[in-house]
Amino acid sequence: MVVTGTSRAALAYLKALYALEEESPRSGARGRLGTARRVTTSAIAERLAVSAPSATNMLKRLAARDLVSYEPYKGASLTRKGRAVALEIVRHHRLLETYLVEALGVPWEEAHAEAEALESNLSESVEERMFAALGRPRFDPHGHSIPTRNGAMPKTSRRSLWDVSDGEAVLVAQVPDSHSDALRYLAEVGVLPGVRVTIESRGPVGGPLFVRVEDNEDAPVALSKEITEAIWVH
Amino acid sequence: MVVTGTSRAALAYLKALYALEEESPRSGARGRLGTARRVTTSAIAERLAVSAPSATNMLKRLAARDLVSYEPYKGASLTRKGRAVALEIVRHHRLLETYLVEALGVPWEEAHAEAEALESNLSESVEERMFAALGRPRFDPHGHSIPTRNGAMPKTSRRSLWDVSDGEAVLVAQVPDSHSDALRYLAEVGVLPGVRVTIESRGPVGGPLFVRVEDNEDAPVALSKEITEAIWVH
DNA sequence: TTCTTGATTTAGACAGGACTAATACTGCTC
DNA sequence: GAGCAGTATTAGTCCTGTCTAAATCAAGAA
Repeated sequence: MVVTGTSRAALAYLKALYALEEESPRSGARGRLGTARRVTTSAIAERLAVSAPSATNMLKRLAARDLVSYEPYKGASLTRKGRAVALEIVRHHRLLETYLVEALGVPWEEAHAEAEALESNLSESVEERMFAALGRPRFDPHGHSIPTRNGAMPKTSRRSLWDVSDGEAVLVAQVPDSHSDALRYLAEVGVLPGVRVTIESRGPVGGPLFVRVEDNEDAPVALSKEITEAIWVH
Repeated sequence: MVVTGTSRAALAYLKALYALEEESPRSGARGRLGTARRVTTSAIAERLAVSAPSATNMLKRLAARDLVSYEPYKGASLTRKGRAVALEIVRHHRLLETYLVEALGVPWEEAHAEAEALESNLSESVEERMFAALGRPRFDPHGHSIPTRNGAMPKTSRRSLWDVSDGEAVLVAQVPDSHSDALRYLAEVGVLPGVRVTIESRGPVGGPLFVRVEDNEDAPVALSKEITEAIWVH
């Protein structure tokens, strides 16, 4: 496995970097066409709940190992090698989440934290067995796609629920995996991957979205801007 | 969980200490009746493949946290608190081994290493789910008993196969969990927990034991002194 | 009782990671 | 182009854990 010899802490940085690169096109306009999007030191520090100097320090070390490309004051991005490692651990994480939920009945909203604890010590061999036991799943319980073992990451929709217009019906593709409170709520009101929802109306600027869930005759559910921005649909 | 706040490395020391205390009555004659058996620094160092100074260093720190009682030049032993932590991680380990073998089909001889990688990050909640999924097992695949969640460790037979006299038939209680080569061999010849075996004869002093396995018409299998000392029977 | 030897411990370093305080850079504003 | 605000980096510490080399202890041999 590519991951061997990389510490838990280093893996956390690579994973955070991967996630932030994935998210970045949402805020910055450009950054497509293969241009590696640079992630700022502070974004990483914040994501990992670590001080900025700690992040600088680790980025330099990861750069020395050719896992990230880092230029002082200009942020960092994953190298090809770093991306491979990150994808391996993302695969571990999502497969574990799926396994925990499907095979062991761990609640949806706890799966992320449990998987995070175990992911860095999962061997390829056990991973492969879980993968097989689950029937070679392509998505985790939150609808995120699971990278293949050779590091290919299926493309997914990037349209957020927030951007859907009133009256339009869409299919929920994925919801965030952390934020257990939000997840608990989503599970309660039935906003899950694969479910069809319709935007009923929206509150004043930045206000909540009122969403009708298919097969549910109750009143539409109110979802905040934050959460709907993190829900992707198609 | 008791374990929280204890690093992976520290847990390894506690586990090793626990194992060595369990083994010690075999070589030293006394040490029963609640007398805490002291384990030497070098025994721990050797077990963990670490230098003696490293062991001294860690023992002192564990002593400062009241997990072991340590007296310079006199060795160390687990305190009540340290034993509780050790038992928790032994439970994690054995439950994981069982789960990996039973639920995921991991080969017998690989289970130990895989479980070791995962044990220190297993939450109580996931552990409990595995325990339930397995039907609340009392023994791991190598026949070691699994401590209860509140830290009770069922007593087991301590008679080794090496000490059985010629012609006597005994039931294999447990085999070692590491040493994958030996385990592979034992699985091959059918010397597994729960199997009845008979000592057929033994080689010259310290030589191999020839053992007949029940329901097996083949020639008796030869087992070295080392391995038969580590197999417990009743 | 003294000596020798082998096990232990002390001393001193080092690598990984993280923190705070102080300094330097970047980019935007005027 | 100069000044400023905010972001990043350097400096200097600390804590874990590990190592090697050097000093020390404990116990059996003489």
